[in-house]
Amino acid sequence: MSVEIKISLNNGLYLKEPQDSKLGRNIIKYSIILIDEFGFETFTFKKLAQKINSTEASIYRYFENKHMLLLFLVNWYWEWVSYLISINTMNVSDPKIKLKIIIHSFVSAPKYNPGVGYVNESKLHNIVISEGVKAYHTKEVDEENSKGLFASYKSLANAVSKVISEVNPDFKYPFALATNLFEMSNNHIYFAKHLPRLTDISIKEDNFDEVENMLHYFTKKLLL
Amino acid sequence: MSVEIKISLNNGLYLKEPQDSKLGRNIIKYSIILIDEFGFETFTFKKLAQKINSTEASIYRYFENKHMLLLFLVNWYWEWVSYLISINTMNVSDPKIKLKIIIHSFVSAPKYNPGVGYVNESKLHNIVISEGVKAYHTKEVDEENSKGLFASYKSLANAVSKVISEVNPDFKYPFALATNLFEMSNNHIYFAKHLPRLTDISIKEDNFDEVENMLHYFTKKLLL
DNA sequence: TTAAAATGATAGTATTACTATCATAAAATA
DNA sequence: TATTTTATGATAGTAATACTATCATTTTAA
Repeated sequence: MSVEIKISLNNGLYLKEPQDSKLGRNIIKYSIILIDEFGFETFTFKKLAQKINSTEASIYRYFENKHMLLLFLVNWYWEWVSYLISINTMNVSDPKIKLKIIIHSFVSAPKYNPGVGYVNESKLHNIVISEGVKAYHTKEVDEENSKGLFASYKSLANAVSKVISEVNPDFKYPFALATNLFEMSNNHIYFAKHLPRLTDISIKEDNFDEVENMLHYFTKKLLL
Repeated sequence: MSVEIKISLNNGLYLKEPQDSKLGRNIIKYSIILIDEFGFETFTFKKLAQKINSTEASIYRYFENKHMLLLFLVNWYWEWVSYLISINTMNVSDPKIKLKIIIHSFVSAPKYNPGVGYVNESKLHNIVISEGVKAYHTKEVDEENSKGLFASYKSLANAVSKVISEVNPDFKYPFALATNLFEMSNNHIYFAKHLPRLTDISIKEDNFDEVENMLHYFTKKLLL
């Protein structure tokens, strides 16, 4: 018996809930695989349709366009990290340990597979690292924001900021630090892989320990 | 008598140096205006050609595609910030003051117009904030990096990291902090404008003082 | 003054990002 | 089980995008 986790997301992200049908789950599964392999720019609904033996028209019944699909995937990731944090900090009272768990979740979320068969968490993590920022760097950001399409990121930032304030109630920028920890963990994994002169850390064989250590070092200095 | 500054960039960024001809400078000038106004995704060479009474074909003689044009603009910005930092820290010996000047340059670079008529620095700053990350989040990043197309960012990061190490030689991540200060200043201006729940600061009438104060607060805690 | 280089004008192609319509298959319900 | 609703597939079509090619004209340099 397996417990199926279904992450529920703002319904403005899709036209039809993709997690409720085989085709929808295939769209999620293979879009992750294709975007990870070829990048978001060269990814098209036509290629995805071919991959899953469906048609463009069918995919358009689920997502308005590929940007919305990316936003869906990124939101899924944000929700999933939030979920991991909440279950892993549930019985922890020391906020410093909570923050350690949070940082570990930012960096190593893909290791904890919640058993959602149609999501390859490791590839999704790669997408968030490589393409994630494109989800909110658009001219439609204000309109989409007003529809709640970034609620998952905000609620994640909010949860983390609370822990930061628990560690040090006098720290003046808990939200900024929360988002910065998330962005830094993604950015510096990317830099280490592609633009190593922009960072101090290195990554060998998908071992992200150095990123984690760096974030601990930063938070310790900032919050003590 | 005006001193014309020409910022020289890696020649892999363009097919023909745009700063050396009227048409080239028009391409730079009006691409900045159009990308700022409509965003990078909806920006096309056709629209730009119409705007400057030229043709798509002519623009393609200068830039391989719109991605290269964006990369050119972002490199121009990186070089310009480096230039501002170098002249403004020239006679400063205290590294702490140097770092203050650096942070001020990251946040308020558009205020110091070096007199390049075809570049609206304020709009270019907006582009770097809103679209800049797209310049290096592509599948071609490794290939482009090997051609030196990110050299300006690396050299900026390198210069800043040196000052960081001067302030505190024991700080373990000078490069990461250097890039993070730059990314944070752009990110949090963007957040304050579009996703305010992701940050603590606010911006009224293009006054970026709060961003600057935040970065000072962070660096002080990190480097003391 | 002539040759070379830059730009303009025009046309054309493959791909992208959709939308529309109708047929068929699968699922829900009576 | 029959029927009706819903989901998907098949196909076609359109406007825009991202180019490339060719030739004419203008501008600049030798």
